[in-house]
Amino acid sequence: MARWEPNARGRLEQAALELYRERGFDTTTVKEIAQRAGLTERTFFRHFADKREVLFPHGNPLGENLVAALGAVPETAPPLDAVVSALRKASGLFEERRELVRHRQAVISAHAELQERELAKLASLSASLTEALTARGVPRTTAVLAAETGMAVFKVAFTRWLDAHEEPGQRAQQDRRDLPDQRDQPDQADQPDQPGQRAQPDLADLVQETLDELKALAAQD
Amino acid sequence: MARWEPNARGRLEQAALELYRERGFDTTTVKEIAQRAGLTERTFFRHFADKREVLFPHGNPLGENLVAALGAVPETAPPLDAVVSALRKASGLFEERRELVRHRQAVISAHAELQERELAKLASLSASLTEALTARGVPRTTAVLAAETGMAVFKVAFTRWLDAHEEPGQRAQQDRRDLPDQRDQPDQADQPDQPGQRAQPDLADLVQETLDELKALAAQD
DNA sequence: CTCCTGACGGCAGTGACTGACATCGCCCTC
DNA sequence: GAGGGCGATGTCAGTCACTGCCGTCAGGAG
Repeated sequence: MARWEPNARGRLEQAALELYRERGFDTTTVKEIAQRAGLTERTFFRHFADKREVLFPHGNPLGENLVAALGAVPETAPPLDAVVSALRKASGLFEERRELVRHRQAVISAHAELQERELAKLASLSASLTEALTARGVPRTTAVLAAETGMAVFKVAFTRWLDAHEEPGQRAQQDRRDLPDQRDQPDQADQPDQPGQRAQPDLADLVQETLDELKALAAQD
Repeated sequence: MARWEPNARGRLEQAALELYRERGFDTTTVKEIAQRAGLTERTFFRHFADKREVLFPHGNPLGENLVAALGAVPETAPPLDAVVSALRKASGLFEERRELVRHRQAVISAHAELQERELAKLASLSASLTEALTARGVPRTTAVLAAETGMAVFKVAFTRWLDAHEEPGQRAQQDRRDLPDQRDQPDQADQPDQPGQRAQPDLADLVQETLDELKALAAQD
């Protein structure tokens, strides 16, 4: 018989997300998280650098996925398009665990300290993309701009995606000004879950739409 | 006679920057900062929310400056150009205190926790710009993209500016891949401080150059 | 069987940050 | 000009994030 239950890390992650949702990030202590996971505080800090890190995936899987996806894009593609293409491919990681992502994001957007960490993670992604682009021969400044711009596009698309998949009870007072007319794109296969309700788009589609808006913006003069 | 020396906040800021430079961010305690400023630890935390905040200007002066500068840009200007124009005007805030900015930035770029805070500040700037743009009638998504893209441009330009004004002793092993040919723009009034040394460009000029690169990038397909 | 390693517990310590209360020059009012 | 409120600071105690060090013990290698 094993001396300890397996998957200590996963138990800590789950306990943390639960507690952060139940009682808020700052009012739950690491000790409580560890106890719910059947472990000690000391062990928590062996698995995670700090109290925030437990909310973020380990080992930068998204970054690796992005770099891999970028490798599959033809070298002839313009940098920004290549980045967005990689972003679209990687968006499956979000679609798969939609509920988990939504819960996680709800906690993060409720606490400034967590938003800081999130921004750092996104910056790290941007850096990964920049490296991958320079490895393709893209000049450094161009690579930085393409990566940063791509991330900006993704942020906007991700926000829209979350909005579109909100809890039904919470979607009333939402600020809709950031969803301009996009009725001129009836090409996506809408499959409304419930009649009379707004379509729930793919993240990948939203990324593409947002990129198109950006291009129009940049060409505007 | 006053009961306390004036400008406690300023003394704390200076003491903190000095100590962070002398001994590093994580090895200096708040108590030490307060002592050097002739105050107590408790007073430090009355002026600053935490140990990092002491490095960042109070009250978002840059944000207000940007919003004001944006107000002076004609409403007819395209959003991204308006943002970049505001950025260029606000860049005087950096030129004025070049040394302070460089010292501050050197400390920040040496510690991940400080970089997180910096990213949060930049995100706040981006949000201010977004608000100002929507107040001008720009659709929200467009505003977000223009603001984020503008900030990306500024980040790149700022990095270049810092590189160009580095300490002479430190500029040897620098990575120069991010400085592609820009010799085709001899229109700025170069005033080399020392003959034989590389020209030291204005931040505003670098912002403009970087924007031009971005536009070329976005138009690339 | 023995040794070693890996994953955890226990414990003490440091330092960031907070809440409650005291102090005392300054300024306003009567 | 005496009294009182205000504002900036000091003092003290306390919580909690995070770390270093050492002990424990199952399982695998030899």
